[in-house]
Amino acid sequence: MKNTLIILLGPTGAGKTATSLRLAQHLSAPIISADSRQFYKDLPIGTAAPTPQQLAMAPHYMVGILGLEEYYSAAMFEADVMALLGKLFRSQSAVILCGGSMMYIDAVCRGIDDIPNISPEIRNSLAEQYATNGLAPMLEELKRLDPEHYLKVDRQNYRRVLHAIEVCRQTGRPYSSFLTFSVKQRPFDILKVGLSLERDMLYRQINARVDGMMASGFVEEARKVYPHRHLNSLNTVGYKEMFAFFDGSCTIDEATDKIKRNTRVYARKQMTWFKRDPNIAWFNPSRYEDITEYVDGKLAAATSA
RNA sequence: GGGCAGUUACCAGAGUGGCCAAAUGGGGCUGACUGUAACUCAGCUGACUUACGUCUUCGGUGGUUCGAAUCCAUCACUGCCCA
Repeated sequence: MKNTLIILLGPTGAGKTATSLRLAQHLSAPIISADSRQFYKDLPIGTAAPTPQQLAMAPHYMVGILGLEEYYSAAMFEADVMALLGKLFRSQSAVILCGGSMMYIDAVCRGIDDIPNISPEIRNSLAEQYATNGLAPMLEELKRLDPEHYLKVDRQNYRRVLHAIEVCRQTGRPYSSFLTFSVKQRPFDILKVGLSLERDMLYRQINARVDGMMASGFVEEARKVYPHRHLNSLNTVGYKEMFAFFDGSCTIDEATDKIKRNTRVYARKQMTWFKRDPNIAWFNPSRYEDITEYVDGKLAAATSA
């Protein structure tokens, strides 16, 4: 009998949390979050993290485990989740991975190449150089250090360019030499369940959710973390717009509208990513029975196999 | 009632005789993305067309001109100021 990791994914606002709880209770399965912002413990409202009541309904992992200043990455997520699954599958045959962070999900499902973490010194000095000199010298450096990757990268995307350079600088090897794109075999089955909605319905839910956040103290939450605004963990939809409001550059209503809009944009980007994955079985979250029927069927097949 | 300013694509807003289907920003759409990824980046966004291109636009109407979003007249509407 083979263990199964059920991946519950979909755009933000589609209803993953509610569905995950029902499914977890139905299967007596624990839930691992695959939401790269719900990992941070100081952002419960803005990231729509499961509430204490919801957390009590099933064992949860990876929710609220990080301080805002902590570094984390898709590769670390892969390692952490694989270790966690090793333990959980001793007593469970099904575990739910629930979230919308595309790259993190892929890191668990397919693996991610082994690239050393970048030291803060190298990262910071590179960021400084970029800030003062711009992208052009960076591209020159990349061309020199890793001509192969230079041809492939999106040269207008400074994040990608900088990351390649920092790997080169730190390791003394071309960034591209680390990339194999090989797909790791997992010792368990993976079942991808996607939640999707008609677009206008999804947009309505997103708007309602943002209004709900505002009503439940999001302004206070954002204000508390405002002093740390430069942290990557706060380079996040919702907080960014609030910070602009705190700066006085817009009204609270404008900030709220902007949050709604940017959340919708994020949801679209998630769908763009998910769409190219043919292994996702898509469901409307309102048809919960279809989901359990599908999952139960697959689990039964895995058990008898 | 008088004076001034204005009316441009979904919105805001440039353009003031040909290089204008019309800058730029926002919004919308599509997409890329193997490590800070809720990040970052790209393309498209009047209509028809695969495309070359063709056609219809810059408040309405009528003019001037080889040629108008751009000049003139007039009408309508909007804003500000004076009564």
